[in-house]
Amino acid sequence: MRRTSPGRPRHVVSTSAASPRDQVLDAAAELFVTRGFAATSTREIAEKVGIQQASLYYHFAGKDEILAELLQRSVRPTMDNVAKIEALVPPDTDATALYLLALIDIRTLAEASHNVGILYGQSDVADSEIYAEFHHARGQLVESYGRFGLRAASRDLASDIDTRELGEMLTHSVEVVTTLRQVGLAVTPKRANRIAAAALRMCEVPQATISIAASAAGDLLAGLVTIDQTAGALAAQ
Amino acid sequence: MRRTSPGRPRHVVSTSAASPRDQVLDAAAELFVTRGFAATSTREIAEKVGIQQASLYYHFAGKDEILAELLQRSVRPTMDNVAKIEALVPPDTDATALYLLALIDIRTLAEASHNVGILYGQSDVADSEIYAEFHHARGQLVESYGRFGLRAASRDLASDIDTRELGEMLTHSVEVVTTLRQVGLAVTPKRANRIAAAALRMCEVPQATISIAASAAGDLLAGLVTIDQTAGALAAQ
DNA sequence: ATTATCTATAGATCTATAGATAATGC
DNA sequence: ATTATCTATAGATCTATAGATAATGC
Repeated sequence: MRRTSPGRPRHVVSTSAASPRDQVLDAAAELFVTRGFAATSTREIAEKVGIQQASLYYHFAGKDEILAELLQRSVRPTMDNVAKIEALVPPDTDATALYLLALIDIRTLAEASHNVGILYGQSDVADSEIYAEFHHARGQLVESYGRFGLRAASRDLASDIDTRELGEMLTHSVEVVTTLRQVGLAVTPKRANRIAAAALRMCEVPQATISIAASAAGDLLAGLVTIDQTAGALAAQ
Repeated sequence: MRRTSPGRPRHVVSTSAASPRDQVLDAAAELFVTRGFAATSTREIAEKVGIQQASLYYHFAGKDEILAELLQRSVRPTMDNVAKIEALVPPDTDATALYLLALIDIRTLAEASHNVGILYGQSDVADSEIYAEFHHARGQLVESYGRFGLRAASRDLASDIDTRELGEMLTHSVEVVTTLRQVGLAVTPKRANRIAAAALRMCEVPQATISIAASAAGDLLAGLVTIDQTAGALAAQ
C-alpha cells in the first residue's frame, strides 16, 4: 500500500481518491455552474482543489481546455442516445421513441455532476472559442427531437410547424431539469416522467397514447440501464 | 434647432438620438446577452457607444449598476402584469388567466431589447451583488404561475404537484421564447399562442378549454394593449 | 528518470478615480 | 455654472511561462 504518489507533495494533502485532473474538473464544474465561466478565475479553481494556480497548467493548457473537457463529457452520452433509441424502439411507436429520448436526456442532465447541463446556455461559454463543435452536436440533438416529435405529433400540429422549431421547443422543455436542480428540487422518477409527458403533450399526443408510451419507455429504459451496466462492468475488467 | 449638446464633444459624434445613458444601456445589453456579463469589459461597452472607457462612470457607478438598470427595466413590466390579470379576468376562468399571463410574458420577453430575458439565467449575473431583489421578484412570478396553473390543472395533476414546482415548470416553458430568439426564430403571434397553449397542456387542460382560453385571452390582450397605449400617450404629453 | 507539485514573475488586462477641457445655458 | 466628455494613471487583478523542488519508479 502506497502512502504517497509521485511528484512533489501538495501543501494541503488531498483527501480525494480521484486523479488530480478529475479533481480540477470537479472544482471547475462547480465554480463554472454557480459563479459562471468568465467570472471564475484559475486561482479560484486551484484554491478549491488545494493546489497553486500555476499547477493547473500541468494538467490543462488553460481555462478553455477545462471547459472543453466538461462540455465533452456531458455531450457525449446524450449524442450516443439517439442512435441507440432508433435501434431499440419498434417502428410506428413514435410517441415511445420521443418519451424514451426525453427520459434518457432528463436522467443525463439530472445525474451530471454539478448541473453542468446549464453550461450550454451561458453566453460566456457560447462565446468561447471551443464552443463550435458542441454547438453542432446540440444542433443534431435538436434535430432528433424535432424528427421524433413531428412523427408523434397530431396531424394538425405537424402541418403547422417544422422540425427545427419543434425540436427547439422540445429540447428546451426537457432542460427544465436544470432549472429544477438549480432551485433545489430533486429529479425524482415521478418528476422525470412528468417532464417527459409534458413534452408529448406539447406535440398534442392524446393522453391514452402518452400512458402507453410512458410504460413502454420505462421498460426499455430499465433494459438499457442493464446493458450499460454490463458493458461498463466488462470494460472495467 | 441645436447643433450640439452641452458637454465636451465626443471624438466620434453620436448618430443616435437617444440619451447617452440609454446608449450605454443599449450597448451593454447587446454585449451582456451575446458575450456574457462577466466577459464584457467596460472598455468594450464604451467602445460600442463611441466614448472613452472612463466616461461611462459619469453615467453609472459601475458595471453592476448598468446590469441593475437592465434587470429593473425588464422585471418591472412583468411584475405589474399579475395584478392586472387578477383584476381583469373573470373568476372561474382559470385557464384564461394562465393563458393571458403566458401571452403577456411571452410578448414582454419577445419585445425586450437584445433578448435581455436571458440575463436571469446567467450564472455570472445571478452571482452579482445586485441580483437579490430580482430573485425575489422572480420568485413571486413563479408563485403566480403556480397558483394560476394549479387552479387550471386537472384534479389528477393538482393533487400531485405543488405551486412551486408547477410554477417553475410553467415559467421555464414560457422562457422558450428567449431560446427561439437566440436561434433566430421570430416570435410571431402564432408561435406565442403555441407556447401559451403548451403551458396549458402541461397542466392537463383539455383541448376544448384551451381553445376557449386562447380566444378569451386574445381579446383581453387586445384590450390591454389599447389601455397601455392610451396611458402611454397621455403620460407622454 | 519521471511525475506533480512549488515559487516567482512578466505582461496583459481591467476597474475606477483625479483632474483637465470644450461645449451649452444663464 | 453646468454638463459631458476627454486624458492619464494607480492599483488590483488575472493568465501563462520559466525554472526549482520533492516525491516515486526503475
